[in-house]
Amino acid sequence: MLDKTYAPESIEGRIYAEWENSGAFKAGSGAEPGADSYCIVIPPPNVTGSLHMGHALNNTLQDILIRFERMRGRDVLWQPGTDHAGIATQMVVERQLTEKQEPERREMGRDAFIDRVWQWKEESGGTIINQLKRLGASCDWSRERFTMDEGLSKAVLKVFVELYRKGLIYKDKRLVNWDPKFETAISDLEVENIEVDGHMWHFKYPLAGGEAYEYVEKDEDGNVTLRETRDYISIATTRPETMLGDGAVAVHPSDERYAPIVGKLCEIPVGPKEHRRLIPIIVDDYPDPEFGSGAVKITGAHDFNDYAVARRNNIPLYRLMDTRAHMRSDGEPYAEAAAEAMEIVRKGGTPDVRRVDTINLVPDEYRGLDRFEARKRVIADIDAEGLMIMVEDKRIMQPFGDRSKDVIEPMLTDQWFLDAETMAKPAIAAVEDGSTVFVPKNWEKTYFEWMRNIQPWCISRQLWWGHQIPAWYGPDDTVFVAEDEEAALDAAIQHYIAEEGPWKAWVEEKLENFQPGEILTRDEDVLDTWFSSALWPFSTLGWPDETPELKRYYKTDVLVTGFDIIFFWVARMMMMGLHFMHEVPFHTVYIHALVRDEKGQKMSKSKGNVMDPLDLIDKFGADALRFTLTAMAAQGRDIKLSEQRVQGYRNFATKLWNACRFAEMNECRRIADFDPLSASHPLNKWIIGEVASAVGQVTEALEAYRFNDAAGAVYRFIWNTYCDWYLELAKPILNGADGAEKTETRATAAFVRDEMLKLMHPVMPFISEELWARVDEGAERESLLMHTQWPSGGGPLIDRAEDAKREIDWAIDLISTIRSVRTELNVAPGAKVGLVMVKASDAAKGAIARNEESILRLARIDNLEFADDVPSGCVQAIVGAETIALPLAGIVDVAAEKARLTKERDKLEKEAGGLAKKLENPGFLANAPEAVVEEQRERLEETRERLVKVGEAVSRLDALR
RNA sequence: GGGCGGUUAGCUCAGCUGGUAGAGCACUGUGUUCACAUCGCAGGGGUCACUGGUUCAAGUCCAGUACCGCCCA
Repeated sequence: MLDKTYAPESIEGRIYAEWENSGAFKAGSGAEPGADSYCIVIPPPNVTGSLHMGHALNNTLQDILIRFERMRGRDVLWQPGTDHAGIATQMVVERQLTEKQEPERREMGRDAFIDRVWQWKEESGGTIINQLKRLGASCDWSRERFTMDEGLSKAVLKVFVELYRKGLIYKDKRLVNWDPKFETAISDLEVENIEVDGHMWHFKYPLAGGEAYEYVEKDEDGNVTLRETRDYISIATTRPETMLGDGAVAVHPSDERYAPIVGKLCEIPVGPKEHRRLIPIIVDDYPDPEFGSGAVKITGAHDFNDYAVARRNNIPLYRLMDTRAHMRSDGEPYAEAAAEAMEIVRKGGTPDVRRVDTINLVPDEYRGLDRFEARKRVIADIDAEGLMIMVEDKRIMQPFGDRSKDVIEPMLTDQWFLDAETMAKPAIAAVEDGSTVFVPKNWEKTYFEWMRNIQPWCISRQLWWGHQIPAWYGPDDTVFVAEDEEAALDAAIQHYIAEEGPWKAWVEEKLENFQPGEILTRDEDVLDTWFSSALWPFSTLGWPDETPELKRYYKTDVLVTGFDIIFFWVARMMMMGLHFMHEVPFHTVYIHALVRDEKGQKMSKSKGNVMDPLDLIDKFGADALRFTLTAMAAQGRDIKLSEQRVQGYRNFATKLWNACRFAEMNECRRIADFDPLSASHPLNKWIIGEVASAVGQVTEALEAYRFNDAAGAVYRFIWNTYCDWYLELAKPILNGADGAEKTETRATAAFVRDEMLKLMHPVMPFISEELWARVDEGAERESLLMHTQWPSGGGPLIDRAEDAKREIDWAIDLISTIRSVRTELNVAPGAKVGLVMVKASDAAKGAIARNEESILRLARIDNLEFADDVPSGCVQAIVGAETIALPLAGIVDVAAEKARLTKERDKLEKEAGGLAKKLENPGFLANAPEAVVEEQRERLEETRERLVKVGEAVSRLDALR
């Protein structure tokens, strides 16, 4: 016997263990012979991570699809795993070392440090996996993968080497986002641009040699508003410390104010007076004449916009900072560096990038300073010289590292890049031609937008934790890319020895008494974590080996993810999948909402508004959390989650539990070969038709990824149909004498209950599995619910129930109407009253005859009569086309009844008026489909009939007085 | 500045291909007759942001306005 309330905490762990131990999650488990495959690869969570609400939603939806398709007999694989999260993991372990006051990473050395990371991974890396299990995720854990696994690492090597050979990976010196805290490059996507309070400083850049010009400003109509003689150009900047690296000042070609001085030189107003650098004033389309002074300083090595301008105009790129974003202290003294820079300006042409990078233009007194300290000093020095025009307070967008929270510095460094533009082309085409579709479709725009403007992807990271780049450098820095050192060395030998060259002898000598590592040194950098994640849909299936799984499950079916990750996963998986597998990695990308707090704020630790899914699971059960997320997962909207909502669905679980308990108490046991088509009692025919139609709704909704509709259909059926009406209407039969009717009703109740549990299972797996096992005491189930065949529903059951539906719907209407009247007229809840059916139709008579006991019970009627007229002293109501009368004389408050009827009459009149008006409209009659016109006619007729009856009731009431 | 989305009951949200509005929670009244008070029954509550257009008919399509949010510069 089931307990009175459902206690999720007491069953979830046990049920999950049963599933797992029985191998129920394994690939292909429960599949029908010859079934098509269905595969989802989990978007790999960070190994350092713990389950947040976004994961809970993401994995609930995946689990629903997986369980649904598994029940439909498909050969299902949900491929789980984690990624190694380069920066995040390295950060965690480094912090640990500091806390334990152990030697830091560099002291410890690379190999020892990596050992420590692995140690950490073994100990704590399983956190999120265990949390996914608590959520109920039915992944094939026996196939769990990690991006640093041997197999996946092999895939990474192969991909890198192959793309390098095709020229799709290359090394270059380019401007990248530099994280000064972690001292590594990061990708655009790891940068958060945040608006902060800042300042805009306006400085004078004096013209070379004290030259002056007429500076004229005009208003929109061309009237002169300002005219003065200037010997400077006004430059505004939010980052004065970067002035030291300016290579030019740019103005828009159409800007008449500066036309007189274009081509001349101006002076950077900072640094020792005697070595002031002069830079050219150039024209470029980039400066916005409306913004600031209209003139922009160009610091190509520290700003992305400037970088583009500098490249277009051959402006040298002067790097000012070191890896920690301190002002450089290397190279020649400032006087010599400045002179060299001047020489470049004087000579013109394209300066050598590498040569320029060695020039340190930081004045001696600023060298080694932190960049923000340097800024203060620069401002103070310029101000002291009287060259500061003004400083304004301004909100500025500042880039921050999403992990380090440090201000990101655009920095000119040597990095490895992937030619994303080329790789993106097939990936764009695949979405254009529908090989992969987005659901909802509008996300395709975001995808296209990003893919069509894609930048080279910087794939190298200056970290230790990750896949070390398979590139080795020879004595002259020639690079050899190969899958291992041996192959690289072969290539190097070919290169240095097979052909005459300056290093031939040196290499030959080294080879004589060969010491590993003496000829080649390996690139120290590792690859971006996303590089390996991009291979996930095929590397987890065994690639580059030709495994059966790879053949069977690639391409996978659907990727489920949040929109914020379209760039990270979707785009990159598409590029790599198409390139190496020649087929898209998935045919559908389902983009779900972001989970926010109840006020609509993005959840974040700093705001303190984080809701922990595990807390909610502890409190209400995993099923309740899952149902909540599912019910709210409408396409195209964010989820604002409130705890009350979860509580509501916990109550729903209890409701289901108790319905099953009731069925159990009434010995509703399933009958082995019960044929739903054989049911004969209208109530049973009706509920069988209803559940069949619920099956249809849920199936259709899940097929269309309309998760909220599926949840809604399940909810409505279980609560509002099965519990509220079927069980209530069935009670007299179940409590009545034994017989064919009772037997059939018991069997039907059990049958429908089982169908419900199946429908419920993808969304609420724990409670449904538990009930499935326990509800039919003594009768062993053939299989776990999760492996039970999804119900087929189907038309015949619905068609067959047509008459029964009409009848039961009417009976429900009758009961509801009587209940309403009773309440409105303040009839005591416990009191029983009489019911008179006036001029009852045969259908009504039959309906009552077949459901009499139920109707009397639920409407609290003690005496039923049939009559040709409304007896005096009766309150009258209309149910469908039938008139009913309740002999309430003496009980009834006449005024209240009058009010009730008047209200109803007003409502009906309004409705009839609207319908009549519509039907009088010739346009409507001419243009509307016939079925619609007919429907409106019928409605009008019905409404008028009811109106007549209500009118009669009112006059009867008046006569009563 | 570019792109996307939102504005429907007190709150959180549904409403697919146009036919005069729904759910959950909250609220009001009421009820413990043997599944369930994590419950039952009944009820109140919305000029579907605004303006214009298309249409016989618009919450639903189109354009514009206002406000809000997100992404990218």
